[in-house]
Amino acid sequence: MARKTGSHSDITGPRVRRAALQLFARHGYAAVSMRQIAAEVGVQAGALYLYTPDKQTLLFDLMRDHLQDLLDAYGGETSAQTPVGQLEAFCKFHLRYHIDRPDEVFIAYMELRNLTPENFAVIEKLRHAYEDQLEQILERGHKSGDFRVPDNKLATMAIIAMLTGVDTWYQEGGRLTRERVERIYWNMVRRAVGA
Amino acid sequence: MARKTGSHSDITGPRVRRAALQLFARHGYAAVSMRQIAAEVGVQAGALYLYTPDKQTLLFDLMRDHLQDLLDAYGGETSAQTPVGQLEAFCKFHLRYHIDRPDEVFIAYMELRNLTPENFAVIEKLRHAYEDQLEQILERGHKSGDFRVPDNKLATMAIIAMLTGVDTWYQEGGRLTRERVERIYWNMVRRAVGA
DNA sequence: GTCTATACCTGGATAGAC
DNA sequence: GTCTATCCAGGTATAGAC
Repeated sequence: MARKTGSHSDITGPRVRRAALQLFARHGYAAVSMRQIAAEVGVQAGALYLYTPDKQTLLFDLMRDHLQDLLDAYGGETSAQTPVGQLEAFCKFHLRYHIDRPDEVFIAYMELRNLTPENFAVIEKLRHAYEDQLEQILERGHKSGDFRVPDNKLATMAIIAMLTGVDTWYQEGGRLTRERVERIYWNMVRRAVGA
Repeated sequence: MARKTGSHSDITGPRVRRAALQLFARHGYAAVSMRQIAAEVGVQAGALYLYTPDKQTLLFDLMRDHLQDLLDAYGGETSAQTPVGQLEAFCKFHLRYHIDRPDEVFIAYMELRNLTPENFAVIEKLRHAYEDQLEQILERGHKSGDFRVPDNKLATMAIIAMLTGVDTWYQEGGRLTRERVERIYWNMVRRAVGA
């Protein structure tokens, strides 16, 4: 992407998205004004429209990029052979990824209702693709006899909800280390599926 | 429905709260206008201020009433003697209660950031009081040797997140009956805590 | 108790100077 | 690329007629 000399767009663009991310996560999309975002970046409101056509697209891009990154990151990690190993890898990956990106996770879940129908459809497809990864692990474990779960779809939703909930309470440097958190959650999941 | 003249304050008040509940749940507090609420009720915007001093109080009352009802309803149900029985009762109560009130649950979780600091403190106290009920069950089961959980606080958050997640997917008349949903979740929780 | 009307503010977005 | 100025739609809340 060639730009004119003196252009700051390669710096300001990411800064706009970062400010929007933090403000949306803290106060909610509908409660945040373009003026607030501009103030956070240190530019005037009008300048934001050099980097996004409108506020809705700003939200959509944040959510889409987050979910795409999530899928890409998980895709690059699959190596375990057994269903139990794959489930353990999924759980620990999910926890790590979500602990590291609380703002992105929060927005991707909370702001679904503020998307236009077309944008919503795109995001839901990405979210579903990620959930399918877990469901397929559970199905493989079911067939192999490693897991004892009466309903794979319900278990998928239950496990993801349980793991994602880590963002509601975990604090870096708190009572529990990340490794301990990962191990405790994994043990609960492992037993929950009867492995 | 033809609206007659005369006093309706005893019926309009609840209708205002109900409309606000549904609209807040669907679109979010910040995205809903007093004019929309009024239109849903069938009155003019100005008339809303006969039933609430302002929009913030409307939100706060919805959240406080929901959490207070939750605590009261659970308090009236405790009868099981053993930790396992108490945990089963808690899980099934929680699922039933949350399946029946998806809008209230959604708001009580999603709109925390739109409360004033004073109101937030009140709501957080109520929420914490409910979480403590589960934590105490886990502690009793830990002492009695019925449960094998390495961290009661983490397990409390994990179980509540897992169960509350039912609202993100469950549909009345869908593939699974309520009884089946309750049983499957309960089995996952029971195994997760090593009972 | 509810209406109409309105005060007053802030929102998203654009135009044009520099 | 950013700023200032501005348009106009829509927000919360209030006043006063009925």
